Amino acid sequence: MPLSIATWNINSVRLRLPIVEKFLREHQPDLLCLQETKCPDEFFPVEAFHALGYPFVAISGQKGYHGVATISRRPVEVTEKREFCSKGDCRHIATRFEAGDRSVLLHNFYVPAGGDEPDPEINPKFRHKLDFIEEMRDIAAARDGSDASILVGDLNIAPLEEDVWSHKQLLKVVSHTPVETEGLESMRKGGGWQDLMRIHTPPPQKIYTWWSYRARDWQAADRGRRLDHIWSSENLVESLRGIEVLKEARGWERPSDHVPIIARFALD
DNA sequence: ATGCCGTGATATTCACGA
Repeated sequence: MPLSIATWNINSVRLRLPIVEKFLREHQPDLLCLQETKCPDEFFPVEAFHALGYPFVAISGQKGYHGVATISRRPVEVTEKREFCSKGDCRHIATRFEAGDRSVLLHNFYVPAGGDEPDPEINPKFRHKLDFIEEMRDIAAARDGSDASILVGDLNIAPLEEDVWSHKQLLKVVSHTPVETEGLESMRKGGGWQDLMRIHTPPPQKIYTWWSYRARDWQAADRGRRLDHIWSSENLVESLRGIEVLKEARGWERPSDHVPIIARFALD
C-alpha cells in the first residue's frame, strides 16, 4: 500500500469526532495530523482511533486552545514536542516512522493566527506569528538520501497570489500580508522544503483549504484561502503521486472551517 | 468583507479564530 498522509485543522477533536471517523473510514490515510484539537491529553478520544485501526496516537494538547495530534496506522515514535516562542503552547509534535527503506521525520504544526491588525508594533499576536515563523527556521528538511522529512499543518499563511480569492483585497489582511508571505517562503526555501501542493497544481490554478464560517454561503461566495500545507524534503518529490484537497468536507455536518488534505507517495 | 459564525470556558458574555 502506498504511503498516504493527511492534515486537517479540526477545530475541536471531541466535537468533531463523528466527521473525523467518517473521514478515516472513507479515506484511510496511513497518518492523520490534526491541529486545534482543543483537548487536554487526558481527555483525548484515543479509543475511537484505536477502534478505527489507528493504534498509534501521538498527542500534545492543552485546555481550551491549540493542540496537535498525529494519528497513525503504522508504528510511530514521538521525537519532539517543541515549544516555540517560550509560550508554553501546544503547537508542534514531531514523529518518526518507516516508509520504504527510509526513516521519515514528520512535523505537525499549528502556527499562530496572528490577530487582526497586521502591525507587530501594536499587535503582540502578529509579533508572535512573525517570531514563530522565524523560529521555524530551526526545523530544516533532511538533505541526505537516506532520511526524509515532511512538514504539515495549519500554517495560517496563504503564500501565493493564487492561494486566496483576491490577492489585491487581502494584501492587508492577516494571513496574506507581504511580511508573512515573504517570511514563510524565505523560511521554507531556507529549510530545503518543497511545497508539494503546488507541484501538480501550479499557479495560476487556485487552491483553498479554508472557508470562513462567517460567509452566508461559503460555497457560493468561495472566498477561500490556502492556509494548510504539506511540505517535504527534496528526496520525496519524485515519489509524490498526488495531493487531494477534500473540499466536500466543508459541507459535512457541523464542519470544521478547514478541510483535510491528503498526500500520496509511491512508498511502502 | 474585521464580520453575517463557531468553540471553549466556570459562562449568561468573553477571548479567540483568520
